[in-house]
Amino acid sequence: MALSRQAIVDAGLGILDAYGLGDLSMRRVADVLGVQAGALYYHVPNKQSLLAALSEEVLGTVPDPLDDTDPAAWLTGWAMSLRRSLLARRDAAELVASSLALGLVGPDPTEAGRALLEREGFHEPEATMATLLHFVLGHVVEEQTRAQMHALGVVGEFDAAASGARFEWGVRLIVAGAGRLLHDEAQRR
Amino acid sequence: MALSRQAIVDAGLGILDAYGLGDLSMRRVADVLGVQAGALYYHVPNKQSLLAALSEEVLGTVPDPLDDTDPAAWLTGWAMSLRRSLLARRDAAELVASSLALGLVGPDPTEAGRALLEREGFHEPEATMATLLHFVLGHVVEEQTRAQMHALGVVGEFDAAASGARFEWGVRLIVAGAGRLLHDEAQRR
DNA sequence: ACCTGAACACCGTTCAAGT
DNA sequence: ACCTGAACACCGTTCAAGT
Repeated sequence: MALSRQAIVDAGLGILDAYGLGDLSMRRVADVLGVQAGALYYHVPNKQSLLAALSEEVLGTVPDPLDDTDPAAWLTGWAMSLRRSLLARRDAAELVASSLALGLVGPDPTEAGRALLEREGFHEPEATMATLLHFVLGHVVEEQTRAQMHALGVVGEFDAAASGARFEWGVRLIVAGAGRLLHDEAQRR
Repeated sequence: MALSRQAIVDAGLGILDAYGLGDLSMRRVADVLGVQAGALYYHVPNKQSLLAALSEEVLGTVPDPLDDTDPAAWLTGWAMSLRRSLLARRDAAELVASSLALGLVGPDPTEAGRALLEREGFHEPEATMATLLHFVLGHVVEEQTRAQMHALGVVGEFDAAASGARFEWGVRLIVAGAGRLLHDEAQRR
């Protein structure tokens, strides 16, 4: 089988699931594909761009919420879907967070939400979505790190249900804040 | 001068400021101190714990807000102070974010805020502070990454003032949300 | 107790040379 | 065009041996 960008991405996803982000090296990807490490650079410019491609693969699985009428419900659903997609893949939150910070991910995951908030007359749709995104990523990074340490027996305490409850609280806080700032402004007119 | 834990931490801070987190290696720290890399392991168990110590150094510079009466003002002031301390040191947000996620930082930076919210009768003080902390860290990680890329001429656009405005919006959002959830509950009684 | 020297098992990336 | 082989310049960590 000939080497290709997609084959490299698939091998990367396999290593990510099986061994985690810390063990995802270019040499290991090459080994899986039965090829020398240098060969990868014919199809991918560097490791960062491979990681960005893996991030896009993860973000591609986030469905748009069905509810198109209530912005609060839409935002809540989006945050939950994003979390679910991140939790589905080992170390996905850390992977996506760093790729996004470097600005290497093509599609903007907050695009649909921003468009919705704009349509509905909310203020600062970009800053609002950025706030929600930072919270989701930060929360799930911590969640996946702690869960993994617990699995390795390093640290005892990890309550998945409590973690989920704290996630929902954070989303409620941000969504309520967006609604309140909208409401304050409406009163002023 | 004899090697010591503090000397190692200080050398680490120096490298961080001068070259960034990516160039902060145990070997480089050893070089600065005129010592072999292996010698460090007599004073520090591993690199992660050194990074945690550096994080504590950064977090130690965050002052508690003066305003003890208005919780909203306190939270806002705390978030601003934390951001300022992170921006003062190269790559500090990324450093602190990863150390905190690994649970290696001794003192909990959200402690004072949690105690305040508890005293004032807010709900879920822990989840509320975690939300604010995740936002601040996520925002400043992105801010420092983008500013550095801009300094290197990699990417053109970085507007520090706009970034600060978006930060303040995020803080307002979360603080307003905390107030709203408190208010809703008060009405129910 | 504290440090050196040297090793072990890795990295990302480049590049002449082959096909 | 695509890949190998080999190198370059690094990593974190361990550990016998010296003082």
